[in-house]
Amino acid sequence: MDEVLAHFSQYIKLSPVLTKEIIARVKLHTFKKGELVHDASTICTESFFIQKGLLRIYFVKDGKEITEYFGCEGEWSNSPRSFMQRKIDVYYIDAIEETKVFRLHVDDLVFLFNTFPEMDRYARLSMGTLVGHLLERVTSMRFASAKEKYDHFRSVYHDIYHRIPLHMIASYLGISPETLSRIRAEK
Amino acid sequence: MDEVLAHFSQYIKLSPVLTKEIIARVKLHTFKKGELVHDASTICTESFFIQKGLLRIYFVKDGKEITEYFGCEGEWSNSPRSFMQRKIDVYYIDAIEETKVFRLHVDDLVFLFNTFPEMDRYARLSMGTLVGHLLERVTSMRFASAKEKYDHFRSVYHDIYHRIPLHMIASYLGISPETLSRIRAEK
DNA sequence: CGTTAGTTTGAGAGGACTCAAAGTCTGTGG
DNA sequence: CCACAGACTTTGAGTCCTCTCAAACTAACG
Repeated sequence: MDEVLAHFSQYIKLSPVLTKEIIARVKLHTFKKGELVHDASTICTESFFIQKGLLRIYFVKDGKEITEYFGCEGEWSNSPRSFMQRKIDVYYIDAIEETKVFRLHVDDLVFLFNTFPEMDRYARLSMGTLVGHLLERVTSMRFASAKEKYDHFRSVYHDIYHRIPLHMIASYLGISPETLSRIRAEK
Repeated sequence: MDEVLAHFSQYIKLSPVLTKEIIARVKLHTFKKGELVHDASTICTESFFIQKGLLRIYFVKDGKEITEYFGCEGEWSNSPRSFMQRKIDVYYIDAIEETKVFRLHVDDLVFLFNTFPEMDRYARLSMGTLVGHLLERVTSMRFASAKEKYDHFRSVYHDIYHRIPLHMIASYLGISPETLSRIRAEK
């Protein structure tokens, strides 16, 4: 449970009451490698904080699985629009490797938001870092060659990129698996 | 001043005190067409809420101006990392056309955050929509052809795209101005 | 140990880029 | 009010990167 609390502590000071409520509402769970964590045909009512492992958030386009992003240790993963707005969205989530998560139901999160004003501050600050990542990703997508995109990816995910299958990285970067294979070959 | 208050009201209920404090801290200003709103060599200490007009947030790469995003009516514009973290960043801002803005100093914003807990909620909710836009942009950048990018751009910015010079749109989409010109020609 | 998913390698096609030059628009000064 | 300079857009030609299609190879899992 320490990891979740440490995560919140990065942004706000956790009062004993809030700490207790978080602990009471967050549940440990383990997904096996390849197991489906969230099905796009349902509303995503839970958010998953990854304690150990890797998740993949992806959608299907023209019969192919396109990775939207990778869920890493120490971060929350969910189907964003589905989770926030309680509606169906296109994203599936599965486990790239065996993954231990803390799951938090959206109702519990809403309770925390409504009961503890400091939770809004937590959300504001943590979303700030997320926005930063997204801005950087947009920039790196626009003018970079396939090789530059891959180099950028390795620098951002340098401690986990070797645990991710090639074709998932390729679709994340928006390049074909063949091209990525060739880029890797010439080094 | 109505536009700013209406903007906040989209997300939170404005108490009379908060309303008064916002009004007291926000200042109207007009930028002429082409005028520099923010210089990348300085720290961005103000955020600009656009009442009427259009801003361009851009950076310079290899001697070329690359548009990062367009500031539209009813939205805040600033150099995000510079404004949030009070450090130098690469972005310039200028006015695409004559633009009326409400300017808010970062110190005043911090005061509002520290004094009114509901401001954290406002930030959380408004950043949620921003994250949604960014996610959609990342998706549309990855697999779209130049034409598809432009079509997507027109659908998102359909009420303002005709007010923006071609070369700014091209750099925003990450395509060359020549290519964009050819896309427009064949219709 | 076989079947299937994933990766590599090859060949050919096409979209978008760059460089270059001509054409058009805009606003400023005579 | 017109003329001209500079900025922006259009058009053309040639090149290259990345894609697609195909087939061989390799790894993983039951």
